[in-house]
Amino acid sequence: MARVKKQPPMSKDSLLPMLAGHVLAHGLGQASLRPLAKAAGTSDRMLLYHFGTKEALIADLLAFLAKAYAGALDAAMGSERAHTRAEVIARILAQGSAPQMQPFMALWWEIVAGCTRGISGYQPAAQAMMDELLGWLEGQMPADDPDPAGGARYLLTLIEGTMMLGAIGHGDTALQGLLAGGLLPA
Amino acid sequence: MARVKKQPPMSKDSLLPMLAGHVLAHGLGQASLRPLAKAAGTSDRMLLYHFGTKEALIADLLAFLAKAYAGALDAAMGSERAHTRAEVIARILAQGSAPQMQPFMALWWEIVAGCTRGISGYQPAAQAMMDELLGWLEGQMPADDPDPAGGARYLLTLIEGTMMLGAIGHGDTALQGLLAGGLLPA
DNA sequence: AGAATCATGTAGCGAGTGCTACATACGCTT
DNA sequence: AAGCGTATGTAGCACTCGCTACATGATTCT
Repeated sequence: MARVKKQPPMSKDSLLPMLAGHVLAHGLGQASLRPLAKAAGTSDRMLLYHFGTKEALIADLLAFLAKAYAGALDAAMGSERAHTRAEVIARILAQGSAPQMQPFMALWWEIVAGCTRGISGYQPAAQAMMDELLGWLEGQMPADDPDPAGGARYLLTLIEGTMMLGAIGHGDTALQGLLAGGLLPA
Repeated sequence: MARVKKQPPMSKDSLLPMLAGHVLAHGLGQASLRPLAKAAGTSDRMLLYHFGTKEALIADLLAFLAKAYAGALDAAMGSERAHTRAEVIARILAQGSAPQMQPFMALWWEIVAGCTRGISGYQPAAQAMMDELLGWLEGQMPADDPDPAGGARYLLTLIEGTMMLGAIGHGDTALQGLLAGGLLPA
């Protein structure tokens, strides 16, 4: 008779990638146990068995996503430095508006919203992602930049403002602002 | 005998302020009909009677909040112009981080997140609020500014980036960036 | 072999969700 | 007075939510 296929026991580590995929596709707010379980090929019962609580699951998931984001940044990171601050901005905006980053951006704003509501686990994840991005930015600053650390923070602020304005359909406004600030080629 | 107090019939206009109060206090994501109704002194039944659908209620509510935000801006708007761009930023950051604006900021990021998820009614409200803020900024630009329109957009981008970084607990990073950009007094 | 632990399935609970059906007051027009 | 449209109360439906109780294979330890 046909033996039942013996699958290796699932674990947090094996579940998190699939959970992350579902959350990236469908959003954090609508993530409830049963759909998450279905996406991971299990039951809500098992998710709670492994993570203990939905809250803990989300916290673990956000931490995982932060690491995944860091990995994505590493992969997209060009090794050679830019020559001007405008070039740095152009690179990161191009990367941030790439189609494959879109789900990540959609998730990002939900994380920010969660931070302001004080939901546990959101702020550490958000800070980790921002630290990663800031680190990348510092590495990308032109070699002759007079103030790489401060400049990276300045650019980060502009970039995040641009992203937000883009998210609400005010992208043009941000680009005009960058232009007026001398950070885009006319 | 005691006559029953005859209250005037409720309407969208009389309900929206109370609904807005509840949403500002408790967030948009957790806003379900029964708590909303309780906050407005009615029943879920009546909310649906007046708004037709929860989705329509939220859309109306966001439009109302956009108008309320415009009113708050008008009220907080100093009539005299600033003298430098740094002064403009300082003013708006001071106003944006005031305690009474905090619930509004928390709501704001939920709205942004809703925009990226394409939920109907969010984007128009967000754009209306941003238009309002941009208009205020333009009016605040120094009289001798070489490019008030572009400058206002530049400052808006920086301000929103600063707000976002502040929301996730990276406020210092943004301030260092503004400093490096010459937009804060050293 | 027997016992204990791990991993998983089935079933359900109590609460909350948006929404609806039905009944019924009230005020207005005729 | 009769009828009618507006406004409101009560009750409920079908569903989803996070979570739990209970049972049972599978694995590992003694």
